Amino acid sequence: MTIHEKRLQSRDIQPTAMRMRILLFMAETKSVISLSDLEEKFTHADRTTLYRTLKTFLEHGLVHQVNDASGITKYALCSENCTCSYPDDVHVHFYCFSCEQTFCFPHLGIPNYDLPENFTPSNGNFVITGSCPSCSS
Amino acid sequence: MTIHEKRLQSRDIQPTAMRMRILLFMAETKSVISLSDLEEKFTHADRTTLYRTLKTFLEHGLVHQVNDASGITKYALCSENCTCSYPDDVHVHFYCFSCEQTFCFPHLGIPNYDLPENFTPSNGNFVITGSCPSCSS
DNA sequence: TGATCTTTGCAATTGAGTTGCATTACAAAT
DNA sequence: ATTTGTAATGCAACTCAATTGCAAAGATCA
Ligand SMILES: [Mn+2]
Ligand SMILES: [Mn+2]
Ligand SMILES: [Zn+2]
Ligand SMILES: [Zn+2]
Repeated sequence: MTIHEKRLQSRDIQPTAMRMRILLFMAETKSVISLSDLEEKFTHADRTTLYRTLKTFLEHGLVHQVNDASGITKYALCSENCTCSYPDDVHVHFYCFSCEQTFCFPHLGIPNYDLPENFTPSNGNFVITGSCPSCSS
Repeated sequence: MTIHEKRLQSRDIQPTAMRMRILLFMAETKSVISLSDLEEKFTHADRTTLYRTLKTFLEHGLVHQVNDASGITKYALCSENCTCSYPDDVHVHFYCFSCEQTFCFPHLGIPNYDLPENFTPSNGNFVITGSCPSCSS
């Protein structure tokens, strides 16, 4: 059993061939990807399958979702011990408006905000927009 | 000249009747609204006009944009002296996944993050997701 | 094998966002 | 006041990411 197979099973995800390939791709590229990115990579697979794979990964806490200023939903692999809990497992992301790439900044956590009365937080989406190293020339 | 008329002119926005009405509505409701919200309120006006009004307001710094987990673009009036600069004029927003309302938390600023080399920030979108007072029962 | 459940593929739909273009309103110039 | 130019508005059509229904294929177990 491979490490990726174990990783799926530890999140209660049936390790099908398709899911293994997608997990492998995300682990290799180490980047924040969109459904379209998967479509470009897996030209043989159907869009719906890729879509539902991401959805399954998300629901089982294998990936976290990023809503950046592009309006396109993106996903990144969670760290091994991540439970996607707020605020500890939430971190900052960076969206480059030039190349439209999104980056994970796992070392940049978020403050433990003191919210107004009776607001109960459960998750966070913290995105800084700007120019990435490649585009800052 | 009304205070709202002055507010538009101070941002170099021609104060048309439509724009005045929309600004007035946003000032009255004091909430974060979407294009659809405007459509519901201004049933006589065309969707495109409302869309372009929000776009104009945004481009002239009269409103700021919020990208919450709903995937629907929302807008809120900026404070009088806001220049939408990062990080000083950026604040946290709260999205209730139950009623799908979004709230401004102007008193909750964002940290001055130490970004990795050559990442140049220009804006931020910080959203906490959870349950609002009305929905926390 | 046969029954059942899950996964995948295909097709169609939704809905927010956006654009082109014609029309109207407004404002400056004559 | 009339002309003329520019900006704003309205209408229609389009784009595209996201989503759903349903059928086909694959896996699991009795
Ligand atoms: Mn991340
Ligand atoms: Mn706000
Ligand atoms: Zn870039
Ligand atoms: Zn609520």
